[in-house]
Amino acid sequence: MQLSSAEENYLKALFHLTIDNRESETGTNKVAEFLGVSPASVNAMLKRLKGKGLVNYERYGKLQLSDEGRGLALQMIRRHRLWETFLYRHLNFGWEEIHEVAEELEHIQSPKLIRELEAFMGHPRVDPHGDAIPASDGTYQPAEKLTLQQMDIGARCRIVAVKDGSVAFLQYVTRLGLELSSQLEVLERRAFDQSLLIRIGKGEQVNVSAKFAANVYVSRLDI
Amino acid sequence: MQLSSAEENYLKALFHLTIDNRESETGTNKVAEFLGVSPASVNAMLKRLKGKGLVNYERYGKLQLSDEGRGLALQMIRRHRLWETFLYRHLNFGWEEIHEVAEELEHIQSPKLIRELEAFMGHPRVDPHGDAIPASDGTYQPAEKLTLQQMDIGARCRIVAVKDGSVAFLQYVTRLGLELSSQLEVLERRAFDQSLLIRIGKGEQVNVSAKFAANVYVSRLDI
DNA sequence: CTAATAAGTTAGCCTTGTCTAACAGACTGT
DNA sequence: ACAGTCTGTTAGACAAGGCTAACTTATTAG
Repeated sequence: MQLSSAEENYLKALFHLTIDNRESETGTNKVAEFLGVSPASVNAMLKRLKGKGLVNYERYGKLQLSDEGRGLALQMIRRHRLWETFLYRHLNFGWEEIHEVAEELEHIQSPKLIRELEAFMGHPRVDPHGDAIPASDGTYQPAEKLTLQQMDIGARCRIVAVKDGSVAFLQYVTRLGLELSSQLEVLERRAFDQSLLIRIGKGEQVNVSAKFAANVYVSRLDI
Repeated sequence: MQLSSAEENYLKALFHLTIDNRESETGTNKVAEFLGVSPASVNAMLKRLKGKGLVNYERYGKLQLSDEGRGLALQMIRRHRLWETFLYRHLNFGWEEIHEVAEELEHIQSPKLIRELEAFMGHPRVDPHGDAIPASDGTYQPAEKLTLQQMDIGARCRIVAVKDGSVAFLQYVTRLGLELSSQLEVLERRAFDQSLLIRIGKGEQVNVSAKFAANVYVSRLDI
């Protein structure tokens, strides 16, 4: 099945709004908002995707990916995350720069390209954000996103994202001397309020509240 | 200047049909044939490119790239050849597979991507076909394409292309036990007809006529 | 120098993917 | 239960990029 870039983007959006979000269906308006297009455009595209058998969809009714649509969406996500991994590991792209370029690269049509890219990197299982990379056979085991709060004492990890992306919170994070990709080690957990003592990199130690720690996504470094 | 993929392809085509071909101008029909589109489509696109100042063009008159158009075309060729080099060197793509995929990759919009890709590969100066890669500042020194006929006795080289791509000629090449990427060594040149004795790889020796040798492009292996 | 041919242009249509404005169903609260 | 709101759909327009058919200008052969 040969798809245009636009069609591929809609499939990806539908995947993220349903399966990835643990919901079984979504709606025209949500897709429109997600993609930054008008509901009318979504409606038009849904008709085309239904014609190709990639979505299950009835007028004024349910909207979800078909099995085939889900499979193709997974391929897109696979390509996206492999490219992100490549940009991050080999081309010195920063954590926040990889998404945009991968959005373009993922539309390149060449099964061999993706196969070889994956082999070149030694078959990575997660991308730099800590998200699982679907396998070529469509296997997809969403990696649980760990928060700093869930880490064991002694664990070393790296900040990969924050739940609450508000400016206030990001400023707070920065003032603690943290940033994305910062490496951390969990030193102690205080029993009375579940606050954590962590070490940043190889340097200073700071205290963070339980609420703070629950807001920070990390990936383990020692696995 | 933000260009669509289609616009970029036209600029590249114009470059190849003029500068790369040592001609100063070209025409609607030639561009149409080169790109596999109708002359009418070319005409429409030329108006757009003229509007953007990328071509010099008058109704029923001359057609050539403007300075700015030539610069952008060179950037496209730079991207194309860097991607080809990457696919060939690092992703196990064959000599004949790289072009098609690079046609897609070259349209990715990210200056950093190209800069880093070039650095990753150690600033290659020629692509796997032996063609020069334009520098980021627009410097472009077209590598002279050497034919087998021009090689000195004792030189080792690799077949990178053929001038006359006819089926008959390619079949002839194949029957001699040669293929693209074959490594050769020039052993003798017969004075009376300028025919060559060459060794293929580390194995057999064959005789080829002067006409044959003039039809085969090679790149030197010992520089 | 004219007639035939080649090259270039225009007009009008198609598809993809987008938009806005207006309309139609579905849902919710009192 | 029905009015108001939210969600979804249709109609009609537009830009990009392509096509064919018909027309116009250049070029070339006698």
